[in-house]
Amino acid sequence: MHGHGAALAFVRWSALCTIRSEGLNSARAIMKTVLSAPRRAVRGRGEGAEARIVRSIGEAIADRRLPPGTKLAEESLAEVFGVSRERVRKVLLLLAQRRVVTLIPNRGAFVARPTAREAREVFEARRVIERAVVEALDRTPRPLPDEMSDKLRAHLAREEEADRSGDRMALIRLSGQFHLLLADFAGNATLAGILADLIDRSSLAIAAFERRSSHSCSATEHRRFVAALESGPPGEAMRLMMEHLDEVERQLDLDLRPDGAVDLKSVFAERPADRLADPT
Amino acid sequence: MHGHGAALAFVRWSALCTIRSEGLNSARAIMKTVLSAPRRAVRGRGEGAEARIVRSIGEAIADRRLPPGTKLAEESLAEVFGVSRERVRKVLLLLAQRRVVTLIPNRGAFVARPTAREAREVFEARRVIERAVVEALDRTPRPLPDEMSDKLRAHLAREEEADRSGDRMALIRLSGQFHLLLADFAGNATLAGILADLIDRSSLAIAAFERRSSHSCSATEHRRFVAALESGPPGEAMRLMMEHLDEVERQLDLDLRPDGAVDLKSVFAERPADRLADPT
DNA sequence: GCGCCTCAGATTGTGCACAAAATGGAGAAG
DNA sequence: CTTCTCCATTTTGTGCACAATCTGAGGCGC
Repeated sequence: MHGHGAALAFVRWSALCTIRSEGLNSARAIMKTVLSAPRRAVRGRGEGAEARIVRSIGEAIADRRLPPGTKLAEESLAEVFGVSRERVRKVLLLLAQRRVVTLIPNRGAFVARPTAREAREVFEARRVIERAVVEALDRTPRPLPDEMSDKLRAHLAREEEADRSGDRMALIRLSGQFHLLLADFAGNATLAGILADLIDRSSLAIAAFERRSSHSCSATEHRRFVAALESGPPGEAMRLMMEHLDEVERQLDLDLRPDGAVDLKSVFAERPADRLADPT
Repeated sequence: MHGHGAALAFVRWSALCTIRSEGLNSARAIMKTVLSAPRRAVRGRGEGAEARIVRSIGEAIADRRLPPGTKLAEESLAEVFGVSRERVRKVLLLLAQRRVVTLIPNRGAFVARPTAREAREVFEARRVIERAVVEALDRTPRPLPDEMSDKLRAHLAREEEADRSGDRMALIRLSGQFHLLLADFAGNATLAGILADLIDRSSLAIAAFERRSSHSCSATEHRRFVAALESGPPGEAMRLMMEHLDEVERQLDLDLRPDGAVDLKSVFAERPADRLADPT
């Protein structure tokens, strides 16, 4: 969640922190702004503080350090990040807007607990967008540009390193970053931004519905995909990507309710057999 | 913008205003909540005030009553809507997150002024998502369910009524609502929510880049699409939808800068000929 | 014992006041 | 006449205090 590389994460923040130098209409003001650039060295304050906190909380949620349903108390967060409570409040509002956090009036903020339906919808939406991404990538002439190829290889290397060293959190983060990297290559920042949100929500869905057992290796599937993209037959990369997304979704147990949200009524619903066995 | 029908607009708000009755764990509290339901009769206050203001401003932007670049002063808005400045502040933050409004630190909020690139990206993203929507619709067995068919016809009637009576603002709003209605039928609320945002941003792009002349009738194209969906050959509906989106985008002049953002340097850049003519 | 009510403590929500910064105009220098 | 500087005003940003609400425990009546 966030933290899919600083450059990529920035995409989402440009909406909030748009600073147009064209907006400052006097040379004096520009000078002032430029000169005061290195101000705000104090951690926990300044312009970028909110972005930092959003990223921080986002990563914690994606890494499962903050599982779905966790209460996010304003005072605690304010203390942890060394900022005022209002700032935390603003951050929580932003995270809620992105459906990573659920705000309940007068009760506070909680790490979102997606429903099974929502989880399915998020994966469906990802398939829709990533299909377009791969189509765009497939249209670029082979061999792929060096920059693209290099970045992909470098990324795969990092994924495999994380896999070997058993760093599960890093692997999760890198896995999301891989898909975002592809979207970035496709050249549509708007679509990439939308996908970034969906990837965050996928992480949440996985956290909520992951099966205790199985976990196939994303790194392997990613490597196969890159190989197909670079020199596979037409359509092969697309097939692999769609299979990959299906595979990730298939590893979820979407019939099980997320933790703690079991519906007591349905669990203890009287079945016909119960009625017959009733001693009255 | 918003106001694509109350039911549809609600989709986006559920993120912020999620109230789970399951969260209230005592019968007493539930009673209290239920009994105090009709409280807050005062306009401009209460739980839904922010949703109302967001919708209101959103509609104004989509209807072009607030053209791109318009300053949205906090105090003025607070006065207009009869709420405190902080509430307006929160609303502006939400609109900024959706890229309908641009926040410039220490300068305030402005109706967003999309770049040509962003406009192109938004339309591309719409094509990606709406392609998936139409694919889903195309998979439903013909004839279409009565409910769907009825709603589509009713909507077309309203569009044509607006067209006949020359109510341009209503036509714009209905046009966006049509696409949202289709997304709704496709059954993926997540995708529909994303599309809702993209439609809002399309309105903004149109406001910024619309050519003075031409304006083909969306109502006609929508009617043709519905006809193809109901009883056209396979793929015909998809073709019409893609053409429709292309047509809307083609009516924009994406080579022209949006109002007031002309780059003086490039306008008055000295060309080689100027240098030769220089009297020095 | 069970359920309900009440009340203290903790947490969230909101208005207000003040600080920080930009705007626009008047005035002086070139 | 233009351009730079300074200052008053307006507008935005932020912390703080208090109000509203929820939580959980204890006491009371049934």
